[in-house]
Amino acid sequence: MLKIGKLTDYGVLILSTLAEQPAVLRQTEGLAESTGLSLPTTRKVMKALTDAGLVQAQRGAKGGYRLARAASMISLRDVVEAFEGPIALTECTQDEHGCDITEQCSLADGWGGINQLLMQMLARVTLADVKDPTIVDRLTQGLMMGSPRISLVNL
Amino acid sequence: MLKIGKLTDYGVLILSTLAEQPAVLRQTEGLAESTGLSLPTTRKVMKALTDAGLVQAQRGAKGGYRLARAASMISLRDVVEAFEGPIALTECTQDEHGCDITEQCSLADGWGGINQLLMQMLARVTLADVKDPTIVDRLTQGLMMGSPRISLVNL
DNA sequence: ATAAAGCATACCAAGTTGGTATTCTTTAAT
DNA sequence: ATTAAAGAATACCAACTTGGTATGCTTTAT
Ligand code: SF4
Ligand code: SF4
Repeated sequence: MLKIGKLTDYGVLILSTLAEQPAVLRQTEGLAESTGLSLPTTRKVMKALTDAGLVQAQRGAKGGYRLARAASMISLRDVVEAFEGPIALTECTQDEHGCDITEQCSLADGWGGINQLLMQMLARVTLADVKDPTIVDRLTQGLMMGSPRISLVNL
Repeated sequence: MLKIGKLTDYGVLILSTLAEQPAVLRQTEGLAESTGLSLPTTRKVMKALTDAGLVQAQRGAKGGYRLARAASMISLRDVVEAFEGPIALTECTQDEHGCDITEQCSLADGWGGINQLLMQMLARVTLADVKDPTIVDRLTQGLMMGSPRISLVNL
């Protein structure tokens, strides 16, 4: 179904909740309540976000989580990669691994291109935009701006 | 890892093989050889392609498969949907289903937008392009052309 | 010292995926 | 009509992934 994992989805939701008050520490329990997620699941999500360096954890009493950097500096690509690893639509996209039939296949470049575009799309949407109803338009605009060649290389 | 299924990948490969000689009937065995896939797997792929109406099957002796329409009229989106169903990055993207916490979540529109862009990308790459090394550029160009509003609605 | 928090680990049930095998049906060629 | 070459249909299975839960440990403000 070409879908992202639920945990990834939850991650974005929680992050966007944190983005509402970037300064304050939010506890797991409160986040679970705000989002409607169960507590254990929320824990799991928070751990992944912490490991990926997207949130800062403050341990001990009066602890909690807060965004590790500005909402506009956290993209959907960051979140997706935090939960699902590198974005690679096909096996061959990732570090020259290649699949069993790479020799007979001439599509690696094609998929690679799609993959880069997809990453570019995700990289352009940040926590600051994700609720904005005009992102679709802005994204389309965004993709037409900037030199594709260069940004593709730098992804 | 946000990847497409292997069967989907194989489907594209086989279709692109068929696209080389659109007129001739190719048998399963020959296709398996050309692509390096095992025979049973090839069968499975062919069945899915047939069900989706992307190839025409001719049964009986001297039978085989051929593209059901011009290569330029078969997009990656068609293939992906044939194997994995509707493209829906999140649960809520699909026919108002919504997930358990849809009420607390304000991201449905955002994901919906990304999803539409993704579909648009896949829809623009056809079997005729997929081996073309310049597709990335052409795709970027393509996305900037045409009125996004209208094409998004019609997807 | 204590309680409030996060951290780490381990586990499990369910679903999905890739892959294989077997048997049936259609049809061109003879 | 017979035969053989094809595809169609079905069923099955092992491995992996995913979402979700439970339990116990560590840190730290008070
Ligand atoms: S080499 Fe071809 S078949 Fe293998 S993963 Fe890449 S695109 Fe798919
Ligand atoms: S409603 Fe929110 S949490 Fe639920 S599937 Fe959609 S985006 Fe994800």
